[in-house]
Amino acid sequence: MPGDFSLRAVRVVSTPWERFEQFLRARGKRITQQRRQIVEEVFSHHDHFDADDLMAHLQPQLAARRLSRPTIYRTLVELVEAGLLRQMTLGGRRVFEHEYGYPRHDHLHCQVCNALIEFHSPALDRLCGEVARQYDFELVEHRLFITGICAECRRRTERNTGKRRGGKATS
Amino acid sequence: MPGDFSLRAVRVVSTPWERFEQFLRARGKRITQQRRQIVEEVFSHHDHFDADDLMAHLQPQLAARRLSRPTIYRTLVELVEAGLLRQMTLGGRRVFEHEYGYPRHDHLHCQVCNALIEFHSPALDRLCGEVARQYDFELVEHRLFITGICAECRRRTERNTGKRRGGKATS
DNA sequence: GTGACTGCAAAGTCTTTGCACGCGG
DNA sequence: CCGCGTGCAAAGACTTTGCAGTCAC
Repeated sequence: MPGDFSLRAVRVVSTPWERFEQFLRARGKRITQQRRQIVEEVFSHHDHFDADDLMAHLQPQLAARRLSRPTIYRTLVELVEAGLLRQMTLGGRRVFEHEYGYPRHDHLHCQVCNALIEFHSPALDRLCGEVARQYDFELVEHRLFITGICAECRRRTERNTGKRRGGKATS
Repeated sequence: MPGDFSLRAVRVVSTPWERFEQFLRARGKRITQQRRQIVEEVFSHHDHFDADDLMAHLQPQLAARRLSRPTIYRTLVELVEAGLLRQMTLGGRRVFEHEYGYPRHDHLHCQVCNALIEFHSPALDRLCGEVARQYDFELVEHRLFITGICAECRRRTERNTGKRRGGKATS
């Protein structure tokens, strides 16, 4: 269901991997199998993830020693530098999300199920611009997190409190 | 001169330590010298800090073994639970700020000098409420970080780069 | 007195680094 | 072939935990 809340992808001319190749070449870095595997995995689906999630998905390659933890960390740093990924911290965890091919957005964060719902607000952009101007501040970017409880979790909670724990209403 | 940007303190009936004492008693916890020392230090000035900053300030007590690292970490957790401190992550660092005795606010974060400038925007509060309503989301709190370059750092940069875009340095 | 709290040391967790080999260009 | 990139192991930064003595109540 989380997919339901995702914003529409933006039209881009190159695939993430092509874009990363450009970045690597421009920096005199090399095109390697490891970097390719990581990028393909990262952009195979739109989701927020941390280094551990990624390693779980790349388990076969890790087991086969075609890839290693340090390489994954090193490549994540490069992907952020290349502007393909965006980094944030959520509840102490370092979390990544797609930046390339996706519109700028902010997040609603459900503190119960930990879901991240993306939204975009032009009014917020304007507001940030005004605040920056007011403080003579050169705005580079903004990040807004609205923390709370999503509709689904609230319904689940209401059911449970309504019935005063009348059984384990598992989902 | 970060103090110039601080918001005015809010009138409160109890001191932070009194408030913490209430919290401890309510939880059947004990009033100890260590907890008191930490709270007094934390609220002796309004600033954003991390565990290391705090330990630096409490160095004498640490050296005298009247206090230890684990106790500081444990107490910080309690201060957050008690609602006296608020926790956030800034550039991978876990940072704390006063919540008790201070108005709700958001932050401008200078990526050059790392300063945090506090501001409050009723319009932002309204906007968050609207977004939450739109997504059928129960809002608990919001956090906005505007990242960029503060006026002072911008002036410094302009000077160093040989005053590109002629000195506008107004204030 | 009793049990919560503390200091100490040690273990975690997550991430980065040093190094020698291997592979891309 | 040069040297960047990689896997490995190990070190790092930061934080938490187990335990026995100590202190608040």
